[in-house]
Amino acid sequence: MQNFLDQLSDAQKSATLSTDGPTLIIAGAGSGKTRVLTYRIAYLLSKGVAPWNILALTFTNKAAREMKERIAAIVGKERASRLWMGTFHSVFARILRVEAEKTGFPSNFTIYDSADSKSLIKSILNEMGIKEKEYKPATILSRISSAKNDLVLPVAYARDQKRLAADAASRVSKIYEIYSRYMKACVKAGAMDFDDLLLNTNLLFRDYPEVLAKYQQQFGYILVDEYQDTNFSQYLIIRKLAELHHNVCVVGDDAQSIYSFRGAKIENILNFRNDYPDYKLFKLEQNYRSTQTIVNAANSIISNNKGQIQKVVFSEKEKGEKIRVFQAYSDVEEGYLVVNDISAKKISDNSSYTDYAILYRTNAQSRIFEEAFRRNSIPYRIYGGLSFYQRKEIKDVLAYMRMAVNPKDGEALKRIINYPARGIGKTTIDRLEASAAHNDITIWEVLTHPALATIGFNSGTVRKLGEFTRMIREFVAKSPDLDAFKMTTEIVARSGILKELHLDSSVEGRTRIENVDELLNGVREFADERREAGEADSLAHFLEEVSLLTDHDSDNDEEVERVTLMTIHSAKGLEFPYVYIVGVEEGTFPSPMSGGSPQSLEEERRLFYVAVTRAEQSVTISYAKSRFKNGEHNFVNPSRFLRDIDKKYITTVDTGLFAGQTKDRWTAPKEKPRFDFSKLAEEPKPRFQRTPAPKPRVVGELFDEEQLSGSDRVKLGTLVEHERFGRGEVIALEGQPPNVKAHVSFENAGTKQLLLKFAKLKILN
DNA sequence: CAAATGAATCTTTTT
DNA sequence: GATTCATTTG
Repeated sequence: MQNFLDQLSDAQKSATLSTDGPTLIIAGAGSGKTRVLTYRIAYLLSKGVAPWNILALTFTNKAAREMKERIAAIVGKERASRLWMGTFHSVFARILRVEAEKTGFPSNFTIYDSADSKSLIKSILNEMGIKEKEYKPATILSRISSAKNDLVLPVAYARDQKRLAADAASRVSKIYEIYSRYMKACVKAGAMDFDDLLLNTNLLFRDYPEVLAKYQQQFGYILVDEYQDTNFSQYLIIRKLAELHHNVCVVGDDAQSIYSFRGAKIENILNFRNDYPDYKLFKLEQNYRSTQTIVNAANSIISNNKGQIQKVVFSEKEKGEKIRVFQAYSDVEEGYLVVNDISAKKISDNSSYTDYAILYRTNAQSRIFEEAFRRNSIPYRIYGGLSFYQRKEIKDVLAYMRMAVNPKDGEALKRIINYPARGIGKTTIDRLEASAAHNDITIWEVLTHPALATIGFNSGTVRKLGEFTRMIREFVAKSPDLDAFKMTTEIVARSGILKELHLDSSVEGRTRIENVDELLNGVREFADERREAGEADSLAHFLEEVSLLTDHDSDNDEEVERVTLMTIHSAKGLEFPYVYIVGVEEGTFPSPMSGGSPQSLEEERRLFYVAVTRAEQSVTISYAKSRFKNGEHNFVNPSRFLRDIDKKYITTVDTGLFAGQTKDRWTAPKEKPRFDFSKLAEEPKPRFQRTPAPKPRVVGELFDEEQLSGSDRVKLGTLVEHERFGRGEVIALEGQPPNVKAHVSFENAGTKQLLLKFAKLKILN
């Protein structure tokens, strides 16, 4: 048990063994920080520290679980399981449930995800008579979130000149009132959103010093991973908890701070020295993950940023191959280039699909790769985007479960009051909501109020509402006694969800049923495990566990070899032998939404740094010259970040399928056209100059999609000319007047065969 | 009241 | 393209 320390380098070892006092570990990418954290905890345990005296906070459930497993391997499962280890949100949700009576929330409070939050904001806007067009729920939510993360409560918000000025500037000056109503509504519904979990923990510690003291004493050792991504709210929780013992160890890398949109303050890590002047600093600078080329290239990228902690990340691995840069003509071609390259490389390097990851800036980019993989019959797995728990059918079932546990949960109620359809329409719901708002109670309280019938619903509606209420009441009554699985089965059957799902025999309907089955299996597993461990197995406990899970946490089918597709954000902390960074274009990466300020540009650059440093052996970067976005094709330029990489580490691969044939047919004007007032009336100059296309020629055939595979497939026409390759491109049909065009999608580049989505065939003009 | 169709709008990243 | 909103129709 002691010799686990032999597996560490000198730098790692000293960081691991220095357990007492404030410790800052600056850990470069791939420097084995998880390893240090793991061994540090194992070492503490081996010194006799009780596991429940150790608080270890991570950013994802997956990171927590993996670390727990590693520790369990060293010190045994039993002791590892008693560690307080998890995400900020899950750990403090747990504490808030225990201390519920002091918080003004029930211990079975619901956790609202951002969809719930947005929906609640919508009803508040409605109530206030504000149009959604003027106040976009997403914007409001992000402002409220930012206030909460800075611990600015509604009252303080109303006095906060900076925030008010910012709101006034974007013409949303009523935000503080929405914020205030939103908080009240959450209390009424017995629900907290993600930020509330942290905010209420802070309030709890502020208002109940004895509670704070209890946890201060308990957590003799505190460890925080990814410290550069903590926000003020999280920072303050840590500072308070660490006040007594001062044994706080934070690990992070300022170069990988990529969550400022979530309120993360890079200053937290930079200011650690001010909070704990007696701190010890350790730097882990050797990268054990990547080749020298990758590390050096990454360094050359990040050196373009100004504010950062000085450190020299280096690698002693082999030099490795250069970063390859692919240029594709279109986004679709990019998909094929990358997918073809992966399948070729898999054979030449005798590697597994699990060794490959495609990383992109936005989730929307995954689609094109998904299609390319499907058509090449290559297994893949997409993380993020619509996670399992965000699918409609799953959210529906979960809403019933939430109602069974906490019927005051207004968002859950609105979701299911008429699903499956039971004749309760919009008008009825609006009236219920109005009555609830008028009497300052929840919809559930309106429904269960004896005077319900007197509001003026007709007898049919009253009966329907009564049936619904009775059903939920039954669930509520049964839920504490039955285990989660029995309860869920009952809900699915009794609510009519099962029946509703089986009505739809389409492919999508089939998947929905499968998804619900999967959920049921999950609940069964949960209940079984809990029962075996002699722990609580009710629905309330299942929800508690599940409401903070993300897609990353449900990868149960590890046995299948798959290529991984995810955003760069979700790739943080992970590593892959072969990494493809795609869509490296202006307008995509850096994201235009980031506003272009120097700070946000630096953050985008750090994101690029994170992407490159995920790779062990090879990095491939690709960009397309045209991309389909927001319903239209656009010509785009390579990202400025490509110029940030020192040229000696990259090599441009001219591997375009149509190299020399279709490339560079569109060129931007050489000079910026000078603004000429005399030409105001004239047509604006085209932004791109077109080189005449080669003469029309047959490049493919069009088939009805349904019959594509059969021998009797119907030929619909011949594709004679394309303006560009890409999905939804506009083509001319042979034998038709030139203004008759059709949408097609690009099927198989190799044989130049094109698939026409017949259903989508539209004659333009 | 519900389903179906059509038009309009919007698009980062996530616990 | 995808989702949401508004209108029409049964």
